[in-house]
Amino acid sequence: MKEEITTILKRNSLSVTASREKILTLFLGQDVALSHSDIEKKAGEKFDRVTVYRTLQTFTDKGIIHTIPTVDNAILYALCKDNCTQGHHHDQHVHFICDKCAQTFCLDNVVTPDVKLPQGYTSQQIEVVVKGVCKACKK
Amino acid sequence: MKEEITTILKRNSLSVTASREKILTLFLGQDVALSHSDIEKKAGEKFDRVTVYRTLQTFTDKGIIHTIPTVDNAILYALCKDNCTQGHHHDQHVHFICDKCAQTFCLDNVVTPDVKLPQGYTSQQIEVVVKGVCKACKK
DNA sequence: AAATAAAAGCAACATTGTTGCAAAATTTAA
DNA sequence: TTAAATTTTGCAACAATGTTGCTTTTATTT
Ligand SMILES: [Mn+2]
Ligand SMILES: [Mn+2]
Ligand SMILES: [Zn+2]
Ligand SMILES: [Zn+2]
Repeated sequence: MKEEITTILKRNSLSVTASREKILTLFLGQDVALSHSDIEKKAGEKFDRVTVYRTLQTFTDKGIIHTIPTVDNAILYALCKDNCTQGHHHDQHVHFICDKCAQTFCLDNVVTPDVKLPQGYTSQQIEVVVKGVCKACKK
Repeated sequence: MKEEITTILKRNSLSVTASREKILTLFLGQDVALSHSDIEKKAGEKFDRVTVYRTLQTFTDKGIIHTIPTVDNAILYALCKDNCTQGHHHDQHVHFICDKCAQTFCLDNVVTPDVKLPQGYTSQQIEVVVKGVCKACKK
């Protein structure tokens, strides 16, 4: 895993630092989206809050992670699984928020549906967030 | 308009106060979504910030307005046009954010598309936010 | 008009996010 | 391998946003 992380960072011409390794480990270790405060907690007191902000910004810029909109004013971040690059994300997948466990998942295989807009509107990007009960919680 | 506002408030068993009238006026006066800070600015220095927070919360609870998720950590609020009620919103419409004018619109006539989820997931609510160029900006 | 109920304002505080700059760590070049 | 150059980090100070308890004011009911 350590190797994978180095590869990702190098590929994006980022220096390999402790905080970047740690934060990337968190994302690779599970498949749910994380908020800034999740990361701040899980990364422990090892890193400054500012560093976390800057790291998430850098990763987003580089296309290593992407953001997920929520109604409750908390940006979520998740790993990009497609080959997103600097300034060019193409995660056209649906996101799912579970009402029971409150976790957010990338449904990488569920492609964003098309939307028929009224005359005059041009679509550039479509975000779809579904709320409901996830697979694990349904049982 | 003043009359309409009173009707709305009474219907929701809310007392008619200056701040509620003012904030509701802002929503009725145009068809774009407003952020908390938009409202704070437009409502002027007349009201305390806390009052604005509480009013938006109350209106949302009652189903007078609804929230719109955005990727940049700024909740937007817009009038409910359906007959939403306490604890029961049903604004199943698409939202549109214009990249040029940065305004957000409710596309009340564009119904949220269905999404086919993987086995085991249950959908309860679907949020669709489209980014692009709006009618006015296209010209 | 008085009593009751509800909302507003204020203060104090918590959380979240931003910026400039010096110190530390990483990368590059010698 | 070491020194220089570059990048990143941590710190401090600050700004913006959001929350809570309590008192005063305003609106509604009797
Ligand atoms: Mn995703
Ligand atoms: Mn809407
Ligand atoms: Zn769940
Ligand atoms: Zn526009």
